[in-house]
Amino acid sequence: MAVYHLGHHPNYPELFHSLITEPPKLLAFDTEVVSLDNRKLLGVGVAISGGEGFYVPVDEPRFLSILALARDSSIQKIYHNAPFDLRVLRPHQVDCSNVDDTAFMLRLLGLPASLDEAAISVGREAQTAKSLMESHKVHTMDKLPQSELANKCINDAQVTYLLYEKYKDLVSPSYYAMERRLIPRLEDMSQVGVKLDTDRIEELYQHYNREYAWYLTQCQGMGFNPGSPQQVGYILAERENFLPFTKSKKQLSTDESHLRRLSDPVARLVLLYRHTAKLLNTYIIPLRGKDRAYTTFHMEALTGRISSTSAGKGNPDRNLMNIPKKTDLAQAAIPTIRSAFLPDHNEWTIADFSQIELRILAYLSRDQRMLSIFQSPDGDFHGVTASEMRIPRDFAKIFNFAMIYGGNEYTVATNAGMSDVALAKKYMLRWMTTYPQAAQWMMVQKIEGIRNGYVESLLGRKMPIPTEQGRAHAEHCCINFPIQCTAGEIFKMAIQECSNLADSFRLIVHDEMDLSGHHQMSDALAHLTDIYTPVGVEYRARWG
DNA sequence: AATCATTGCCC
DNA sequence: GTACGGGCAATGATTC
Repeated sequence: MAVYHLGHHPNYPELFHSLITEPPKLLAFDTEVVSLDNRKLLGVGVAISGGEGFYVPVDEPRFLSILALARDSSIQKIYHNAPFDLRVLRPHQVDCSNVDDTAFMLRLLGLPASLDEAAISVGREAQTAKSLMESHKVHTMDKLPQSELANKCINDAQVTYLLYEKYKDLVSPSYYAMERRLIPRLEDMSQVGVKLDTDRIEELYQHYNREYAWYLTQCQGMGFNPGSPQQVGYILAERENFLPFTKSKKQLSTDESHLRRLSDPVARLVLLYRHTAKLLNTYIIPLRGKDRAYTTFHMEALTGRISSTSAGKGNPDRNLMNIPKKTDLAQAAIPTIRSAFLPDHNEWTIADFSQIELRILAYLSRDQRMLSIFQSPDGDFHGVTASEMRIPRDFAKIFNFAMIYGGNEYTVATNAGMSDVALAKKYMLRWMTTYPQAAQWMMVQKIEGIRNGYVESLLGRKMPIPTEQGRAHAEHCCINFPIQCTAGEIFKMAIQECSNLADSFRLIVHDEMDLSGHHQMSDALAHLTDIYTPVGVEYRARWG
């Protein structure tokens, strides 16, 4: 068992000793785990500079000395993708308040954030875990020769150190500071979790399990597995139902929108099965018998939005940003899954930025009519759009969102339940005359975004436009990215604005903050930027 | 065992 | 006949 060294220092035991006894103010860290699915910690690497560093396996006695460095809040610790490493290191109670993240820096400059790609910009090479495992013909990192693992880990930490030196002065200080301060907020929230109503989840389980078993038995009696789209397509075609082929032309489309149109009771049966299977397998069973629900919050999205993941298999974390709002349209008597999420105090404070994306579109495009609607304190944007366009409010809502996402007449027609595609197109043109500056902004976004290869948000985050998925997709990204990113920026500022309530934060869901207990939300949230972003606040005993 | 394909939940 | 942006994850089918 040993401490591994990578560098040119002639007397590395002495260097290690001085690292421990007189630690520098700035260190770069990297962790190694078994695999993405099994995030058992194998060891930690630390770089003192771009050229010197050490790796210590977890079972080496001196691992404690390395931990002491990671725990020391007076040391500035650089990670590449800090939320990942901090999740792995969570059981060791490392400090996450004085943490820098070089992946954040690269992302907000619009540069590739993967370490192997970024390494080139500092004249180094970093091998991906995948390629290293392939070259050694192993499937998990613990099967690598330990010296190989150590070298990779130290090298990654050194590259991280170099990336920090290179990019720290290139990023916008205020923007980067905002993201940096989120690291401990997200880690704290991930760690605390949300209280669950165990009894209610058990009730849900009993109810849906009975339904599920019944639907499954019926399908099996007919000789097919309702969980297999292939078999569902086959049996429905056999019963003389018409279904189109999927994109890949390999099987028939059996998604909800298609099956709903069929009058065949088997189609209905499959939909009922899928609904119960989804609720059970994805939400109810994983939470059954648990006192709390946990997640890991990330900031790796293209647009800088926060996302929620399970962070690998075999840990209790799960995505808490996609918990269903409704359980069953027909049976209102069945409680929702969200209602099993409880505050630790007597009630929830649920704060939600209302229609923030449309407000951002209005601001970015300076559309006069949109702005004037949003200026009035309780202006109903969808309602006004409806009357301006002389269409029902539900239609107006669909059009408004389709414009943000870059929808075309076909998708709009589908969403609105309109059979007349030409009419949908006519309404889209009417939307563009109703909000002419918004329409013009979208056009300019497309042209400039495609020409530059990237678009920018309100606060100046650069987002590369993806090219692999075709021109139409790229154009939609040119419109949607700045809107979605700016919404994320305002939301991240909001978390910061509420730092006095940090201990009460339990969940965040894109434009909603859920706090345990009764809290007054700051009026400043409506004016975090030049965009007026009012917040609706509700107090409830249960979530959802 | 890994990857693709399909489906579906959230904003 | 016609691609609506961003996430995460479960399942089955296919491939290695």
